[in-house]
Amino acid sequence: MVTIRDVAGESGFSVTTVSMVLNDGPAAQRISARTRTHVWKVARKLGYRPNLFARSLRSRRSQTVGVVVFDITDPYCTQILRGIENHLRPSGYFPIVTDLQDDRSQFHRCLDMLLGRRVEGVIAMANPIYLDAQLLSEFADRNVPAVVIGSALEDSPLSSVVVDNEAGTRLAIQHLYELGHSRIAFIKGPKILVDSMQRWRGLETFAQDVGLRLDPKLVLEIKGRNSTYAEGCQLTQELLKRSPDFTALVAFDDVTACAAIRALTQAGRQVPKDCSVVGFDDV
Amino acid sequence: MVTIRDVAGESGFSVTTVSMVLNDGPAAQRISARTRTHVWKVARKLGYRPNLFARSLRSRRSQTVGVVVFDITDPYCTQILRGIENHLRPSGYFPIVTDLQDDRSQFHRCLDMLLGRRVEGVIAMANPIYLDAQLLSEFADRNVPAVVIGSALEDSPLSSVVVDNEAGTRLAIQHLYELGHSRIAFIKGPKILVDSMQRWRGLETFAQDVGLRLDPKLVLEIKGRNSTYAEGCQLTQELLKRSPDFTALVAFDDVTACAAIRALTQAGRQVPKDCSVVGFDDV
DNA sequence: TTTCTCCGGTGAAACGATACAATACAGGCA
DNA sequence: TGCCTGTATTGTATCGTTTCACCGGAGAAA
Repeated sequence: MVTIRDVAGESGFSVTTVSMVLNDGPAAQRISARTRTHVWKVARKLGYRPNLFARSLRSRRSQTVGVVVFDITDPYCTQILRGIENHLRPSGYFPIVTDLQDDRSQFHRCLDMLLGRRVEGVIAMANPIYLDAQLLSEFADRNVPAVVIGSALEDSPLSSVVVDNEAGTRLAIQHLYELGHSRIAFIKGPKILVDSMQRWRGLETFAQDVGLRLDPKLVLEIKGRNSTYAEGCQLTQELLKRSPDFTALVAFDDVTACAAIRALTQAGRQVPKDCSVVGFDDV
Repeated sequence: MVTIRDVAGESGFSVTTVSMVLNDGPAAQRISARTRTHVWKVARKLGYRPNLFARSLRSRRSQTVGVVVFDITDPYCTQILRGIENHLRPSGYFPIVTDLQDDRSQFHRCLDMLLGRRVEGVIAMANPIYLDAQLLSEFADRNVPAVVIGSALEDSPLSSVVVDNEAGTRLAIQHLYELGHSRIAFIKGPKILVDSMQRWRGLETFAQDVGLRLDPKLVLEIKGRNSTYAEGCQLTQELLKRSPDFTALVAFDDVTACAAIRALTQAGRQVPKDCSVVGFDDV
């Protein structure tokens, strides 16, 4: 491997000069243009690549950000991953990705990885089931900023980026209301998810605000820990059985909404002609 | 950050001893058990994490493998990625992932990244449209083994892992043949893909071997560069128009197969009752 | 002439680990 | 006592960079 020393020797300038030139930072301005082009030419000729280990070791900047995803095979994660990478690139940073593989017990290992690689920041993408605020605080202790995407951690000073669930469902029901729907069915999310509660609150408060009555017969709830296509179908069928006169349905999320559309179609209803359906998640 | 020096100072042993103990390799066996447990205790107490930059710089081993994916948001890539990570872990290696973002011009940048990070090997996941054998050979020049997943590069000594297209389609048509089908329709892949040709050859040679006649009227080809759902539908409709008596259909890939199922269903045929459909890709 | 101030560039000390050769020491043996 | 051997441990050079203080010389100001 060709080192900066080789470039220095071959070009006739000192290691320091070569370093300044090749880093192309403000310091490079102190070097004459002639020297700069010459050094670049030699570096290119020799095929020089800076050794990032040496660089990071000395400069104490790793130029990397750690990203923890809960499941790399989940398109939700990879979409965000791409966004992260694209935002990082212009400033020369690079994401180091670790995958929880949908297994909470891996969290420690993942963070260890990132700690050893001296990441300058951490983005954790996970629902609270996977996160461990105490482990994350290890980063804070070392002055490494950490941020959570997806859900706010309770009892933690960590910043997080979350969906405004309440505003989202408010928009949904408002839209249906303005279209003239009054018999609206609902499939609430699993009780254990904070999102379920928040999304439901948006619906409820809007209904109150405009004086819309929510018929309890038209409200069902997902029993499992997660929304599933199967349960979405089943709950929709149950709604049709209970009170088939609804003209719109608000589902907890898009998986459930897709399932609902299927169940409605199978029951002979056309969507959206006979029944409007709204989901949540932008899938 | 606490360094190995701190652990050495606190424990009363030398840096070398601490290093040997903490690496827990064969060299650690030369250290007495008492010393070992003591060093470990101190390291744990101080919260010591080895600096991977320093380690890699000195040992000239990065313990990483570079992975180039053509599109991180593609489930195909992430599934393989997970497999790679799981195979790497037991030996202490870690994948450094770079994303081509479906854009060939990024290839150079991605490889640069990996070169600078001194990966000990490279796995490139991409179709030949994205790969540049010459760029990849830069790794070979530096004694970094490189492997391609997905398609063999022509004129390149690089090893690759590929699907046995011919055997695959052979299996498909054989299955249909043994079920008694004789009027079988085909949708061939785009001409520009090597896979298309190979998959077609598997079908053709099997037909020849058993004396099955392939009616040219029942063979259509995808015109675009890639298979698309839309074109799959359209070609299936065309087949139905040309000669509606076929009882089975072999599609180039699963996207096309899904589209075919849709088109057949819309045309009033039941799958697989009225018409069997085979795809390719295990989607 | 002397002193200052830039300009363009240099030398050597880190950074935190590993590798390698070297050493201290206890015990065995003559 | 002196020598040898093997075990447990250590000192120091080194990996390839960046950082920081410094330096020679040319021109300007005193």
